[in-house]
Amino acid sequence: MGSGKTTSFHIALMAGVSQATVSRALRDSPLVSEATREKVKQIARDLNYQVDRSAAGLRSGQTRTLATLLFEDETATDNSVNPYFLSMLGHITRAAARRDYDVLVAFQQLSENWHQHYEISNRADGIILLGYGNYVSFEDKLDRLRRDDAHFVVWGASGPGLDGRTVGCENRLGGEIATRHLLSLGRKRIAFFGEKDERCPEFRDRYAGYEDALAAKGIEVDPDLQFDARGKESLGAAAVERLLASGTRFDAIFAASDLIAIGTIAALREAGLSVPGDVAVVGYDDIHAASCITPALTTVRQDPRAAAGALVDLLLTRIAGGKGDSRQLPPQLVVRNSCGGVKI
Amino acid sequence: MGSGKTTSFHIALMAGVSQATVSRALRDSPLVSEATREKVKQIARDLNYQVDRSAAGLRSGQTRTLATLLFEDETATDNSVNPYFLSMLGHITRAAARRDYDVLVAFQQLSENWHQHYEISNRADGIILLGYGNYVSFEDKLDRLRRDDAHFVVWGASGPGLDGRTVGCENRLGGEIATRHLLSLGRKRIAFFGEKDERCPEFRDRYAGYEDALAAKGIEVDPDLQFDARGKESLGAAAVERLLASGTRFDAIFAASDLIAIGTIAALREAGLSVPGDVAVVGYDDIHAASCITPALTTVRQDPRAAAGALVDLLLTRIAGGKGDSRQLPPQLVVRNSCGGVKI
DNA sequence: CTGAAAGCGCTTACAG
DNA sequence: CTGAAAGCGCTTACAG
Repeated sequence: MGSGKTTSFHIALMAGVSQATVSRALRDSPLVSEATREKVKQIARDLNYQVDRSAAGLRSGQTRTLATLLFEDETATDNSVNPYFLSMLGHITRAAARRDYDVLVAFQQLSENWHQHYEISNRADGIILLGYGNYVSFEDKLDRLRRDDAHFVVWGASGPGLDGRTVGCENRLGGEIATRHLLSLGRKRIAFFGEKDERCPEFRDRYAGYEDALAAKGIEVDPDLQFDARGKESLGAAAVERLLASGTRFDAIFAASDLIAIGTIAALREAGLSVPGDVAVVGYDDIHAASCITPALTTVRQDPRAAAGALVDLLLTRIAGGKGDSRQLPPQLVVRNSCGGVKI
Repeated sequence: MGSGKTTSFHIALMAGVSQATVSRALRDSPLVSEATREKVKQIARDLNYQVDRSAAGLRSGQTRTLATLLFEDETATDNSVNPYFLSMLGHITRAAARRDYDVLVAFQQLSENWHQHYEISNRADGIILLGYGNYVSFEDKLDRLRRDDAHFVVWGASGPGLDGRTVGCENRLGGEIATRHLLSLGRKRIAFFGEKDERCPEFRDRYAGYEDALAAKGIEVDPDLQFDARGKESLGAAAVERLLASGTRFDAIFAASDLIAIGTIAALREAGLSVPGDVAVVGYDDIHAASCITPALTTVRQDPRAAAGALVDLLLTRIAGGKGDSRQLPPQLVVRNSCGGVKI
């Protein structure tokens, strides 16, 4: 093109039409005749032309970009993000790409001022929040996003003020399924590793499902069998130590996440206990590592592909001005070797 | 602001300066007096103003965005990406954020036409390629990027036409370190799991290091001990089967990646062999799962934080018009339990 | 150090 | 179905 980059004006000149028609043809506007459209597109291809997104974004006010924010615990020394969210990120980019959206990604800490970084600056049309399950800590930020009329959706339990903004798993049902599985294998003294208060609504719901399953069997819930743990291996291991030190009898552990379960199994074996011989362990999420460890982890799967698709769809609905409905995806038990009693 | 969004004109009006001065002040131009700058910034803060990136991008031709492309094997049924790249992605976003760049991410398949998607369309100022180690397959695409004068850098071994574009690990040294470790523990019949041809330059270099270490001990390389495997667990397991079926004697395995090593260990145990008792196993990468499995995997660490920082720096150098130098980061042996002979 | 003006490359009323 | 014109909100010569 001699000087400078190829623009829609160059295409227009070559096609013998106006620049506006080029713009319309390239976007498949029904206002353009089939013949014109084809001619324009062919020339664009030949010239290796691509619409300038900055220009299009400025004029239209749309970026066709979604921002995905992954929460990162600032206390974590190793900058580790739950692998489940990482895999979801992959599915989000694919779901977005199918709808012709790009994905901007950032790992954010609680202290940072992300709440206005994206939409106000016209970097993205909407935001997906991953790992922001603890609504109590994020209340201010979420409030701010709402006041700024930002388009955003959240992965996690539904919560106050989040109607039509959440996609999650039926955590209570998931907790019940996991516990029922352990009970069906004859385990009676099932410990729960995970916090169960408002700060972790997903864990709280899984605990409620745990209670449901026990109640259905007429087994009383023993509060001494619940041990706090957040989503890290080391905290699963720490919970094992506390459980062992407490002297409480147990023959199974329901870990509220796979990461906790993995740390739990390692600590149990370190303590000379066999899994599943002495203790059966079930996790939650079905991260990749779950199938790699020995014994392979029986867990409750939250399909990340479906989750990502639902999040993207819900966000696009909101961007389009719709209301959208929150969704709870069905959990699914994946039976492997960590609970015993099963031939594969 | 009554109608519409807040723009630099609103700020200018309130500050009693021209819009151009607002633009300069917000970008910390030295052309603006300290006093004016502070006044403008304060008003911008009060009004919750953010520069419109589309407008800035259109005028300046810079997006201050980097695209990270992760290669995804289309033969993979589970859309899985090597966790090592995922963790690197996190570090890339952090390194970019520190330099005030956003990161666009996409999981791309070989067949897709990504080579012109990003820069020509003004979506990003440069591209980071992750998982494109097999330069043979990507030659055409890389050629195309070069012809389009795209700014891009690659994680992997240096290769023809990639001077000043690669950041990688000293793979040969890493292979030597891993092998030397096994030798120092008395292992003599060390199998290598990984392809060793041009198509996998990183694995090839690790194999060369393996040969170096054996040669230094005066041990002849036995070609019967090399088994092809790509970066997936199942292929590590498949290599174990072939090794066992071959009847070749062995007491250790150097797996060219952690994923291969994890599949290898699982298959060995399935076959009734103990790790490290019967067979010592060493991996490569130090992914998160390496420390979670039993026995914990001894491996060669490639620091993802350093790698990400080097990739971003190199890319920004190129974007700024500089040449930049390719870099090889030092590998580091991480000793855990999968090779035995070590008290921790 | 500051301002008036041009212009980046599109999309979108508006008119036909 | 098509075109001429306006304008999105900035950054950047240019002039002072």
